[in-house]
Amino acid sequence: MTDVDHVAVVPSAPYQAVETNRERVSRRQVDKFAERRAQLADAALQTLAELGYARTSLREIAQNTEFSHGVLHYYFSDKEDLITHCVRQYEAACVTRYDEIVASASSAGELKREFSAAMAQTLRTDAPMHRLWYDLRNQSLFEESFRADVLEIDQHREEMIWRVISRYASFGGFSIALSPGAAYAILDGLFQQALLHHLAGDMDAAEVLRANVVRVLDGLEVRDSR
Amino acid sequence: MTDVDHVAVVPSAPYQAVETNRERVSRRQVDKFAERRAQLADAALQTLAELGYARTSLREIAQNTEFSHGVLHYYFSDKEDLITHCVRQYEAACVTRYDEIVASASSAGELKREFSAAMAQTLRTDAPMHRLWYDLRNQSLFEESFRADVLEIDQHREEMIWRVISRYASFGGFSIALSPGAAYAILDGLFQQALLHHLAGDMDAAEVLRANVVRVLDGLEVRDSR
DNA sequence: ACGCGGTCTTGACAGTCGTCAAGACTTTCT
DNA sequence: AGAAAGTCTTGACGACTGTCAAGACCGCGT
Repeated sequence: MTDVDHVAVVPSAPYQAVETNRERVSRRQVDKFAERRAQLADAALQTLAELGYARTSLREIAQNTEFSHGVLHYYFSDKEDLITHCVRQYEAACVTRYDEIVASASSAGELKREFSAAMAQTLRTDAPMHRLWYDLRNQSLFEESFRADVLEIDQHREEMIWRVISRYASFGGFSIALSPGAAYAILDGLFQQALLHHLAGDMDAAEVLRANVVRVLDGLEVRDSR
Repeated sequence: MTDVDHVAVVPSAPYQAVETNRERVSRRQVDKFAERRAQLADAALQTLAELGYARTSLREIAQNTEFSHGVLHYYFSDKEDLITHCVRQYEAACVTRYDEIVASASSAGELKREFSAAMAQTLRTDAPMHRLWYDLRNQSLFEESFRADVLEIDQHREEMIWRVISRYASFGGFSIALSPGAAYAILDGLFQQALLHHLAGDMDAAEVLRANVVRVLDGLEVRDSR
């Protein structure tokens, strides 16, 4: 799969996949190729997180690297190809964020405390990257190109949240009245609002977020006593 | 105030506010001016809702009118000025959307039913305009220019939601455990998720949204029985 | 009927964008 | 060492953007 991408991107090296002699060599080259791709995609991610989708140009991205702007078309066929790659790279760093908390917590109260604190901490330290995520998700409301990737990442985020919530419920010995989708949408709404206020200079936004998450989790807990 | 704007925008007509003789005349002209401004801003809103902020140009907006692209700089000093005016115009149509339901409902159950149904209906009929709202709100995460207006509109939306929620609580005879901000963020998160799925072709998105809103309102109701 | 001021069109400007071809440089293989 | 393949730079292209000046058009008041 990586071979196919490589060949498709570099028409000056149209070697066939049937080559068995220099297999080791091309493998190494593919690794180098993929490595630089990731490096450039990372620089693109930083630029996008700083300027937003609407204002990020390929030249601007290249200025955040040690290379010139032309190199981007050597490693990516297209601007859309680059951004798609960025989105996928973002997912990897994002979608297992709270899993260690789930693994290490030993009670409902501890999970609630640590999860809400972790969300607040994420807001404080990763606000630019998350505003980019919301920006790209919004782009997918207008153009179809990113939509499949966005939906897939959103699904993974939902599952991540559900791992937290269902673990929390099993600790507390109750079931959840909300669907995984609804639980994710609620927490995501809280985070997005906190992000807006945080970036607008509200210093209390993270703490308010933490308190709201705790209150929502408390609300889930009560639901089962009907 | 409108006079000041008019003069600021049209340097070829720098008449003073001290004019008392043709007061009636200039008043009429100001009305015409404001009327056309609103008409152009409306066309801009339609274009923005269709293409999104990143892809909307002044020439594209003008093509949705009977005029040429130059007229936009006659009525608006600047692209930012135009979009700011669009945002304000959007607010007027949006921020009192559910107030008549609040006024006409006569029980908690009726309010819950009608409000959730109205949100689902909004999703079905006004999806493009709402994706624009989310787009512009996201832009304000990157550039400061719209931020004040966005925060103001968000505040008004929060108050609108709170009018629904507090009315619902007073009908049911209980208090609400969530702050107005949290309640708004939760419902907004649900709507945004539904919007994404709706625009991605999920025909059930509106119905799922309705059910989720009902479930959230039910959750609020239970909270007070602790 | 004439002139004037508000309204609108036209065409151009400087800048930026994504894209790509041509070639220079670097690394690797024989 | 020489050749070949991979990597990167440079500079240009056409298209598109926001902006604005010059002037045409039109309706109104006198």
